[in-house]
Amino acid sequence: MDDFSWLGLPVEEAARRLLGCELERTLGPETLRVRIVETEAYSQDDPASHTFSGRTARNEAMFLGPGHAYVYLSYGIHSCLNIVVGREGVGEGVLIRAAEPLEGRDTMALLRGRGGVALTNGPGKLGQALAIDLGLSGHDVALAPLRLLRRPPLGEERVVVTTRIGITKAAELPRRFYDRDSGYVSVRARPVAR
DNA sequence: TGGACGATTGACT
DNA sequence: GTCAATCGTCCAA
Repeated sequence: MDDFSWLGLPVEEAARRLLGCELERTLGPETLRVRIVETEAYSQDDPASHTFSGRTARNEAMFLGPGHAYVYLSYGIHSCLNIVVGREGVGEGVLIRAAEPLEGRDTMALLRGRGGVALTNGPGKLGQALAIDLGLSGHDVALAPLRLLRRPPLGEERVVVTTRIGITKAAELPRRFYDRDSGYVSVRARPVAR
C-alpha cells in the first residue's frame, strides 16, 4: 500500500511531485499504465478552479481529501482526471494533463482510435485512452481499477513551470508543470518570464 | 425550467 | 489559422 500523505502538501508542490508518478488502470484482464508528464494546480481560492464558488454536486469529490479522483466532463465530450490533494474539506486538486504510455499501448490506441503521441498528450485524450468516465469521480486512487503509483520526484532542472492552458480566469498564474524531457507534453511554450 | 458556458479536440481552410 | 461538436452543471427567472 502506497503512502499518500505527501498528497496533503500544498497543491503546487503536490502538482510537481505528481510528475513522474504512474497511473495504473485495470479493465477486466487488461492493465494500462502511464507515467504522468504534465500537471496543473487548482486551489479553492483560484477563480479558475471548479471549487472557487464552493461545494456543489459536481465538485463534491474535490472535497473528499487527498488521494481521491475528481473527474469532470469538458465541453460535454471529454472526461478529464484530477488527483485531489491538500486538506480534506478544502477543494484542491491537480489536473493530469498528459502522460506517457508504459503498458497496454495497443488497448489505448483502440480506445483512442489513433496512435503516436496523440494517444495521451492532452487531458481529454488521456481520459479516453484510460477509459476514464464520470463514474470514477470520488474513487480512491490507492485502489483498483485506477491506482496512483508513487515514484521519486523529478529533478528540479527537468520541471518546466508555465501558465495554465485553456482557461480565461487567473490565466497569468504559473501553475502548470511539465517534464521537459517528455515528448508527450500537450503544449510546449509560455515559459514564465524570468 | 431554460439557456449559457466550458480546466478540449479534431476536422477543415 | 478557424470552428463545430456535445452535454452536465449552474444560475437566473
